Amino acid sequence: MNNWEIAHMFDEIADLLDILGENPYKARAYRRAAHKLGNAYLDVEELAEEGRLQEIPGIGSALEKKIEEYLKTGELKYLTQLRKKVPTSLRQLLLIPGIGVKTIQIIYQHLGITNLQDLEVAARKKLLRELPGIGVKTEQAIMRGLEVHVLRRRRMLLHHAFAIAGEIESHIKDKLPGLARLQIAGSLRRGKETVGDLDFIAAADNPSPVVDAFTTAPFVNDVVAAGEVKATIMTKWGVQADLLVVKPEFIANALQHFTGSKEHNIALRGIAREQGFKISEHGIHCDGQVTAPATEEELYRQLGMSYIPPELREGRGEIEAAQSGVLPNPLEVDDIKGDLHVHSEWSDGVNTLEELAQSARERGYRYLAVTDHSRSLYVASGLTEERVLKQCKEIRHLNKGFTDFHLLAGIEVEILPDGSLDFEDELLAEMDIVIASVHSGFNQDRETITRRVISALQNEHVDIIGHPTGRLLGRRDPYDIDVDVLLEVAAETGTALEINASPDRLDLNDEYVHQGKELGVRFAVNTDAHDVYYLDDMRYGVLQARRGWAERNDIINTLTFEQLSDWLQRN
DNA sequence: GCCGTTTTCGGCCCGACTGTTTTCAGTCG
Repeated sequence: MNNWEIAHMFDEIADLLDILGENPYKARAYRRAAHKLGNAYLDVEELAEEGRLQEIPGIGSALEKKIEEYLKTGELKYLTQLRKKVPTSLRQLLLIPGIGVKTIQIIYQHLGITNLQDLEVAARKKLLRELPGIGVKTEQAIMRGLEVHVLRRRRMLLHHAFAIAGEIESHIKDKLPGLARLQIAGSLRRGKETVGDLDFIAAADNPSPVVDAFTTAPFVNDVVAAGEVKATIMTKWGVQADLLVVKPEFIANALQHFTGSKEHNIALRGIAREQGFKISEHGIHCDGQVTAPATEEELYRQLGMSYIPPELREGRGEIEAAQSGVLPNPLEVDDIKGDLHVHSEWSDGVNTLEELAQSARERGYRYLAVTDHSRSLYVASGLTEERVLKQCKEIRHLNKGFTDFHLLAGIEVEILPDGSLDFEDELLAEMDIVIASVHSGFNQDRETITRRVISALQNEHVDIIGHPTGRLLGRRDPYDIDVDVLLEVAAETGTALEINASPDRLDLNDEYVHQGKELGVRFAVNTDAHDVYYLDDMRYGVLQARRGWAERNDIINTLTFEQLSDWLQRN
């Protein structure tokens, strides 16, 4: 976990450099390095020991020295110095949409504002509009930005939550090799798109060593509460974690209880009461007798229903479905036969076509669609028509070398603000697969942007709509598209909608997937990977698909290559 | 601060949009 600590510090350095008005490229270098380190697929400590830190792109000699300094001393002098020059709390203001470093400099210099609370007070007092370069509209935009920010804060993205939970889990298991069971519960176990805090359930006859291991771990910043069987800590990652220790015979009940959701549990308790039971984390009570099912499967069976996977426990009708035995058989990671949305070095990805094919084959995939950006997306080095055709040719050539695997020549074509596509139909007809996506003009009104995406859906060459609502979790709201209409038209045209597996997106979200499935919409679970490491994000997409009750038959990339080819021809 | 090179400096994704201006700065993606 040194990766993240260093990544956090580099991010802080970058922000402070920006606020101080230093060379923006220097700040960008720190930010890039932080991003690279944050991806958890590297271990800085290991690389440092081997003297290979500079092999990480974005780490040069200066940053290598800083990483080594931190690993050795636990401190970064450079950051300490920066913190003396400018209040680090100013960084908070960067989180407000509409505020950048220049605005921060102005309000800091003129009003001495250093945090969100002071900013809000100043905005309410209408002091901001008096500052140079800021008018009434900007002041109002800042007010709105503050409201949005409050709603968003303090929830983790799934990959962060899994990584931190894994860290905590392995620490306790290392400390207590005899521990019968330790399991993640809560919203993380349900695969919710963002996670507030982490819940752990442990099974042990003697709870105190488990609680001790938890509360005295090196990552604990603060012990919020600690009793005989329960504890709450604040970690140094700024994430709260709860632990409950139960007797081994009650593990299934405890796990069920603390997995939630609240709505699911309330409904479940209602059912139990109707049947003369009372359920809690301490077993099933009936006529003064307490029974403890050994597994969750048995628990649900005792309540007269089939097992409900955690991802479905949201109080959205799963209990009724489980009682009448019509619960879906949710999609599994192993059902996925290929990824239909990845980028190569031809646009803004980092890998060659060969590397992509190799990585896909290592994951047991039967096919992989290379879908680089189209020409209008300059920022991502979108491909010109000539480049697209050249790439197609190269892909066709590579395919000759495979017997049990296929690269599909695809494109992620821009849906332009007027609803037209970035390439002519003649070119799109050449492609094996076409994803159409929105990457610009997010602020169009509901009618305009809905019409815009619908016209892409209706293009006969478009197979999939990429990240259909355009949201970035915690950073950007979805554009104002009418998803109900989108789902209806997708069902009509047979165009698939993407379930983008990137933990930043998870777009479409679970509820829309559920809604679409009812209408007969097909989906594609894709990673949108720009680097082969991110092909592993597939599991987050599968979680969301499961949460949307999607089964294998709802997902086009569970098809065999031959079936997929048929589907692409027909649609 | 990184990195590649017409190789030890000079560029670093570039254009749209908005608001505050009066010709441009700031923010965003």
